[in-house]
Amino acid sequence: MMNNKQLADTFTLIADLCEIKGEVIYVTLAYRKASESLIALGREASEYWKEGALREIPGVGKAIAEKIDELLSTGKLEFLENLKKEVHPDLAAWMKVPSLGPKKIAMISKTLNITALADLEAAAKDGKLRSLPGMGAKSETAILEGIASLARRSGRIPLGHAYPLAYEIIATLKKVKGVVDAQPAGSLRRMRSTVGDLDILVAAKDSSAVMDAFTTLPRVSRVLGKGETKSSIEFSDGVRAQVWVHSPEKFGTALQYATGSKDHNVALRQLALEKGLSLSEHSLTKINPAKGSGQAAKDEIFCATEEEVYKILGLQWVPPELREGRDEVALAKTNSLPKLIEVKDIKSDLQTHSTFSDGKLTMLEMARAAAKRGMQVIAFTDHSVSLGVTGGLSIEKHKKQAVEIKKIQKQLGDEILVLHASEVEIKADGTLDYPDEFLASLDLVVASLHTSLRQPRDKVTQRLLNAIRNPHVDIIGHPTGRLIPDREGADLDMDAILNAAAETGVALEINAHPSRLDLDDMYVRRAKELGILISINTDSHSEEDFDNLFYGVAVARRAGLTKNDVINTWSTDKLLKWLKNRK
DNA sequence: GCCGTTTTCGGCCCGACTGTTTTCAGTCG
Repeated sequence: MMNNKQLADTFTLIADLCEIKGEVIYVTLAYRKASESLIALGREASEYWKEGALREIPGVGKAIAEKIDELLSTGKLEFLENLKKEVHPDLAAWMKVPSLGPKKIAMISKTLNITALADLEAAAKDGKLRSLPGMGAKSETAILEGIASLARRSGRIPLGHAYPLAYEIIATLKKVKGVVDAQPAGSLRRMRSTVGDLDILVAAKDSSAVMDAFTTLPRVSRVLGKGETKSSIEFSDGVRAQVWVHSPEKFGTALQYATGSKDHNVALRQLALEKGLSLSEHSLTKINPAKGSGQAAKDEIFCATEEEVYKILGLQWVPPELREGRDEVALAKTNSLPKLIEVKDIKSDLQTHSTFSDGKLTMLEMARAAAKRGMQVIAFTDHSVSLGVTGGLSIEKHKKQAVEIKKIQKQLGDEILVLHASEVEIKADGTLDYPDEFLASLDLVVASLHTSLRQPRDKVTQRLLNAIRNPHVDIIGHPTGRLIPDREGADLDMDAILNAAAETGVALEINAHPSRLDLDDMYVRRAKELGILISINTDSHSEEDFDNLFYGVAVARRAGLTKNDVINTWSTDKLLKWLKNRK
């Protein structure tokens, strides 16, 4: 049975081949849209399929629904097999080469009669491309460099890498004379867990000094483009960044535009058109000016802030994390956007590690670090016995930990409340690492998967279901076990997981570590619909790790969560009462 | 190929930058 990723990859392939074939562009766009939609779906398409509801998926109409049906029923698609006879499927790989698009690919492949990427590289090296129509020596070099950069770049950049780097660049640009403001934009500002490149927007009257500073940043290996309003660079590690410079009075429309997403911007433009306005990164322009005035007076409205842009369109300002073109524009119209959770709402950290297992600091040091950051409760969830590499705790060692907690609680007084907890391993056979009687004695139990993540779907799902249904388990830690960017999560039946969590009242974690950010926001969104409680924890192993909290909060915000949806915002009394009632 | 409180047909964002050209096509976001 194909999963959403496999279906999405199939439609991306169709889109690439269609585009190279020269199909009407909107056909291509429709396949891409369907592919993106499948990736962002909080449920498996196969569940929709079983319900006969495929067309409820955004961007899936009659034709694509039939193709999904064929793929899920037979694992094959005749349409695609026929398409591959017209356009060689190897050409799809060429689409990933920067500077190469469908037109040039079709022309080069046809003229030289080659389809393998290696043959393209060889042709470029032999100087066979420069004489082709519309091509020159520079295009040939660009293709060679593009192929080389493909090897360097391994896909999207983790937010945990992109975010600090972007703010480093912003700090440099803010020092340039004449710069009024500099802000992140794009998927970085929307806080997606991975970003394609770094987008930065600068407000300044004159752009040349900014562009000079930007293209000469440390570790820049190539300048991909340098213009008056836009420049882009590639760093030596393959990460790309681009900067736009707009004058301060246009900063609002420019930041709105550069933040996206594409779908959100399309919705905004459509709304603008309904109001007789054309929205661009420069301004809101009145179209169809009053008849009778003789000449078409061009009325331009400039917005220095984003708030003005949304206000003119009759909308609430939409927090960037919600700008994915889902329901946010409709909600903003009626002033009913959720009041999103903020970092300052978080009062407890319910997954942390100390020197009792693999943490770097003692419990006392960790508790003080958490208290310093405004936490009122910290739970020590040191690893359980079977996770040997982390120094997982035997029950004997837990007894020592309990004594130690009593001792440090006296030292800490009411600075912070320390809970004796465990991150208990969900073992490969689906049992938990400690007997129920022991789990019952702990203040809080987080159950997590760390091993045998590649088991077949049924098996790994069943393991998680066992943990969810164990009455002593309070929170499921990093539910899918994914690691960004290296490891996909376990192949879980998320519908079954979410339904079981809704039934039993167990909380699901958003692990705030930027290499996890697990659950992903699309599942968190679905969890909220089902009334499932969420717990945002840092999984700290050191003092700096506590500062990752905002990444986890960002995931919650992207899912539209308010503080009421997250147990870490609760008062200590409420949290303790909830834990007690779960026993 | 999708989609619809102005539509079941006729739209679908559009501007910046580059390279190869002498006014524009292709790529990108």
